[in-house]
Amino acid sequence: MKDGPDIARIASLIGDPARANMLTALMAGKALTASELAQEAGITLQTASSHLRKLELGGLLQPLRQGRHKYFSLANEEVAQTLEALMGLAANVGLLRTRPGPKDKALREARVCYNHLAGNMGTRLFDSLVSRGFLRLADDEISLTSSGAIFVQEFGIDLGQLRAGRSRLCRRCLDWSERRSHLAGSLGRALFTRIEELGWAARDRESRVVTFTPHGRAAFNKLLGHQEAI
Amino acid sequence: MKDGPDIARIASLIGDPARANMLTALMAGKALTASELAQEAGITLQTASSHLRKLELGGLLQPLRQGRHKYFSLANEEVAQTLEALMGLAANVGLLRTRPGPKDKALREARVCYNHLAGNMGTRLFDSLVSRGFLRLADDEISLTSSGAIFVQEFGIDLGQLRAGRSRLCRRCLDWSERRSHLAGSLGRALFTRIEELGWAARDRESRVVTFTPHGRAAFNKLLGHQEAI
DNA sequence: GTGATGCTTCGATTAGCATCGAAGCATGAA
DNA sequence: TTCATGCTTCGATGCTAATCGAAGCATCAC
Repeated sequence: MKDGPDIARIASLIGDPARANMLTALMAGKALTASELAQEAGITLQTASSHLRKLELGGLLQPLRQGRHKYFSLANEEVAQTLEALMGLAANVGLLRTRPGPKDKALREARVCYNHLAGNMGTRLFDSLVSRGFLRLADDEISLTSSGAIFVQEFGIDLGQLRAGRSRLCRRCLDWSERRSHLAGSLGRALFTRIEELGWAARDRESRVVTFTPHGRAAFNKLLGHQEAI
Repeated sequence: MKDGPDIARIASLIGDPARANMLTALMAGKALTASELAQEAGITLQTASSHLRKLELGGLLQPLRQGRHKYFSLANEEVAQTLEALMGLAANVGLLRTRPGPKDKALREARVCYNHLAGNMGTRLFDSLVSRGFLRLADDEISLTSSGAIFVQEFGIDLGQLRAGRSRLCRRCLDWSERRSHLAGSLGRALFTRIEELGWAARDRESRVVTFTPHGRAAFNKLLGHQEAI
């Protein structure tokens, strides 16, 4: 009864609506200031400050002071993955906060998840990389094969720089809407950044929705090696 | 801000200490009655009843009436996996409920996780099955290869019966102490049941700890194809 | 039937915590 | 320096929810 980690503490941290809203907002991957998070959660700055303090002490957020601003982001990918798992459960029970509307459909199609691509487009990307032998799966470790390295560099990604960073290159992240994996890790982030650079897709300003241009969608499909019928 | 699933509702369900204790107790995989869960959580039966109602409505528990008893178990494996993810986060931040003692060490070595084997022994089993080509990993789908099927049946498992059941044969489950996958799904449960049948290991009565006999440990290692030095 | 056991419902109490106004304290701009 | 902006701390308020006693309602044993 009293062995094992104390899940109640962190679950109750996530369990407050205001804090949950902040965390959800941070799932987009951008660091946000205390004021922005307060607005996101619909509370005053004082209240937000108190919440942020708790989240920080609980190890869920990583703060960064810059002048008189204080930026917050999720502490690490494990936090993001746990939040996705909770979203999966919530979606399962039908606890969607809004009626499934156009926004919801767009979210399921493509969204940003801690700076990498999620939703249908995300899992399709992952599947394609695996089936073409660019990613190898062994236990939880995902690794980039040599042919995968070539593919990625031809797509315009500086692999050396990624490998020099201290965060893991490849990770899997369970997608709550698709219920399968998509690619996370620094490579996942780099791929999505490159897709943005190429102008194939753009993030919505106020949500996690990612919108592909018609051309971008076609190019993306071609990249995956699919015959395309728009 | 208000798109996506409502994680606050379920997180707050898990976030109450009494409910978290009940859920943790149910991670052992056995169905428990309301009274047993009340005792597990250290609260009266009335209070427990109210909590259990909420967990049931929230889709986290699956009730089963039997006469004047009401048995509860976790609703599905997704719930168990989310709880493991939360345990991982909690352990990360150092939120262990007790000082790491002998019990904790035993938990990390081998424990039961929703009726399958977890901890160091669990991940070693998984690794061995994968590296010997008995399990194939493709995206999130894990499948048993034909050589794997032979291996499993030689171990004394009725594969036909498992396949007839409606729950998935193979699943991965992220281990909070090892931070890697072990095998879940009906096959994972069957393997552990068989290990119990053979007398290789036994569950602790009051915790999730699994204790291997010296002979059982040796046999287990031999099963994994390891040279054994006790 | 009677009594015992297991669970649920009701009602009252209590404690914890989210909330915000007001004041304090930095940082940056003029 | 003076003022504005962004965040934190303090204190008071109010609401929510956990808790348990007591009563109610099934089920089982006899």
